[in-house]
Amino acid sequence: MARGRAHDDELAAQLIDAAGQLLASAGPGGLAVRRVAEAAGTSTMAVYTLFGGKEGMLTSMYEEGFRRLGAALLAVPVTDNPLADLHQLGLAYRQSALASRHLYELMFSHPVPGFSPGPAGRAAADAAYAPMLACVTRCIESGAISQTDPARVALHLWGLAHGLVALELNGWLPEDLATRDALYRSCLTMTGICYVGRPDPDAGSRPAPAPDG
Amino acid sequence: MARGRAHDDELAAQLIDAAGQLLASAGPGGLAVRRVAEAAGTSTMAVYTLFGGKEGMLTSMYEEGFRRLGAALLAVPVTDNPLADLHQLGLAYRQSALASRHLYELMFSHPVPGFSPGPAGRAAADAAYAPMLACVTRCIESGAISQTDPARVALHLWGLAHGLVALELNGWLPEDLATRDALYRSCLTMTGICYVGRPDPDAGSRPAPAPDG
DNA sequence: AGAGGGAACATAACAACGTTATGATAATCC
DNA sequence: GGATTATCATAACGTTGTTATGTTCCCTCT
Repeated sequence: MARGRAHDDELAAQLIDAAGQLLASAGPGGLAVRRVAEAAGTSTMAVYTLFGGKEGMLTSMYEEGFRRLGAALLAVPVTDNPLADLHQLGLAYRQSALASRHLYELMFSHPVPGFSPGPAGRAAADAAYAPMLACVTRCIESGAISQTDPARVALHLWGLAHGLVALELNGWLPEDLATRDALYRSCLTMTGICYVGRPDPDAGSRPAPAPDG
Repeated sequence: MARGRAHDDELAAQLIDAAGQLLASAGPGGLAVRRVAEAAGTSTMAVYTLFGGKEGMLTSMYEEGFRRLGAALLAVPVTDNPLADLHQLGLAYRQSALASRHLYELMFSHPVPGFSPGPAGRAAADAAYAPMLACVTRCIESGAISQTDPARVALHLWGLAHGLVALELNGWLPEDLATRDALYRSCLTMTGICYVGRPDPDAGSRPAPAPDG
């Protein structure tokens, strides 16, 4: 049977690129399918044949966002000081989020009413999250921080980083960038401090951390 | 000059009530002006005369959200153990957010494209935030935690609480509620721990904390 | 090589949205 | 009590995401 014209990957790339620029310039409200198609030099139907609709296009942008975040975290060099590496990961997390803030909001906020990504997005997130988890594990293995469930510590750090970044992106933090910078650093430092040489408060009341689960 | 029919406060209350229910049931995407008006037994124009448009209606809901959050934090009893009070404030924060999650998203996320609240919303937020800041101040004054800028510590806690809550509301945390509960508690505890008897890492490199600024 | 088929894209229309005229109504001031 | 003025119902406008319809191109089979 005839297979017809193949998926135009180049056009797809142009579309999500145009969508990204439009998202950055006009915000989520200005991200209209017509405008995206127009900016890419095609018609709205391309969005539907290539992505299945606006939601599919958003999912692609969502995955692109996690690719960027994952690349930013992966770019943090691994030294023999895992605690310092963890701090750098935290800083890289914020930098990546601020650099493409609209994609970050698309990933962790709900800027578009009907949009919620499927399991594919979750997989992309896990991949981006991996360096964080690995670094915490290295911290524990090297004895830099006390014996605890790495996933819990990583989640603690993630929660703090995401919370501060989300507050910053929504304008809740001081206007001065340097002040926000120092604020973020000190919170990160303090949270790191609370794990060095401290016993796990949950030790004993929690099943043993499953290394492979 | 004749003043015409006065503002119908009861209808306004019915409208934001209906809007709240619709937001909870149909999510931000289903929050249409027509449906809100229909649910309140009026026409779309009431939204425009009473609130000036959808954005004004959202601002009212936004303020309602902060009223609830502020009430939840204010309901936490003040004991002679400010550190425990701080923990309770953290728990109350999450409980309030989970109880009216759509309002919380309206407050701290961007579920509706064009909506961003004005200075009135900021004032409501400050009022809700006050108990948190006061409790941190009590912690410092009583010597429960080391001498630091109260605003910075409060912001640290806020960032953590907001981050974890935001991750939870977006489905990034474990599915089991009890697990999420324990996770949140332990993160809160650890963050509290890192301030007891620790020197401020910024001490000396930062201007003296302005108590009235 | 040339006919057939199927997918990709262009055009145009649809339903629903926020918003804005326009008119009727009811309450207030002189 | 009449004039005025803001409130609300009705209906229309522009824009949104989406879908029907047609055209075009590429791939496959003979």
